[in-house]
Amino acid sequence: MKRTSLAGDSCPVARALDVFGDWWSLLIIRDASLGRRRFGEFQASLGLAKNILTTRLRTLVERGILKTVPASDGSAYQEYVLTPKGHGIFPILVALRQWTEEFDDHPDEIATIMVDRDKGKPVKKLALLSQDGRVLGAADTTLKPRPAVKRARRVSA
Amino acid sequence: MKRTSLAGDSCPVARALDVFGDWWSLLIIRDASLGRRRFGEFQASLGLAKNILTTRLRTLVERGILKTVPASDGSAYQEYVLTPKGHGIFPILVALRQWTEEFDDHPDEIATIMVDRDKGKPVKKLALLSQDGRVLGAADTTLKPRPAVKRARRVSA
DNA sequence: GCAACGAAGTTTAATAATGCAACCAACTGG
DNA sequence: CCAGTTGGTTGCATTATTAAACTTCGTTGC
Repeated sequence: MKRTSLAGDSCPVARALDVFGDWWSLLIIRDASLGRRRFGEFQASLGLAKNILTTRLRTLVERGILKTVPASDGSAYQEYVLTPKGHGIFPILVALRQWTEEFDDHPDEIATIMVDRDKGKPVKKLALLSQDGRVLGAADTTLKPRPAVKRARRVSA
Repeated sequence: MKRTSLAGDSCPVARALDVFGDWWSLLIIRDASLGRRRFGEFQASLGLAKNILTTRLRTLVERGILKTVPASDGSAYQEYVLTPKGHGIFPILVALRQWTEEFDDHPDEIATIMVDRDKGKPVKKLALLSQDGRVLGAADTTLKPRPAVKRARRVSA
């Protein structure tokens, strides 16, 4: 099948999908952000074949989304927890959730809502803001070529 | 192989992935949101096999993400444009983009930045806010069971 | 300390999804 | 009406996914 890799693509959306855009990775990340840590927990929750889970966990670790930590309950097994890079995926999960909440044809089948821990009230919708605070829709944005990186003034001496 | 469908899942993240979570759909949606409309444009931009593009466009239309419109340049061909449901995916694309901008190991390979059309300045990061305006991180949120829907008071007479 | 059990993987074989390339039909331009 | 383009289909090879059996430990129970 030779799934064409997007790793070298210059589009940041494609680059993100190349890292965790396959069928299971985002669900594993979702589970991890819900606090699941053990191989068996993921397997029971997702119902995917164990070999697939093995390879997914491995590549997510390789790519710095997850890391393995020695134990936690004292047993000699390992657990999988999100790295900062992995925690950074949280807004993507929120965006996916909110899209479903707004557009799903059967919203009654959605089991949970996201609330803020303090007040217990539903969170607001993600908003894209300009630097002066206006709310932006897709039509209010454009893409510009990325400006050249500031080069370090002098590498040595 | 029977790729396990997530359509009946109660998790809104899984439900979204079931709609456009495959390898190409989000990239097609990205292209559509950049203004590409023609079969040939998508094919040239994405470099995917034409049969795959055919099936993807068809399912995206079936699912209400895209719709076909008769022409635009007068020719008798059809074009594919986003529905409101499709435009609603925009925040997800932004979230993916911003994740790459923040965490990619080779940010120098990113070609474009998103700016607001008016001022030409980079947009701010998507923020998740509570109803009283606090910025929430993943740890500041919880999931609650969805409250029962308000039932229509009386269906007939 | 030894047997049974379970958790975490690996291996294997069958099957479904994907990719590639060639083919086809309709439309366009002259 | 003929050549080229657009949009799409069909077949075949390749790869991913799955389920189930098997391995390899660690963890009890005794």
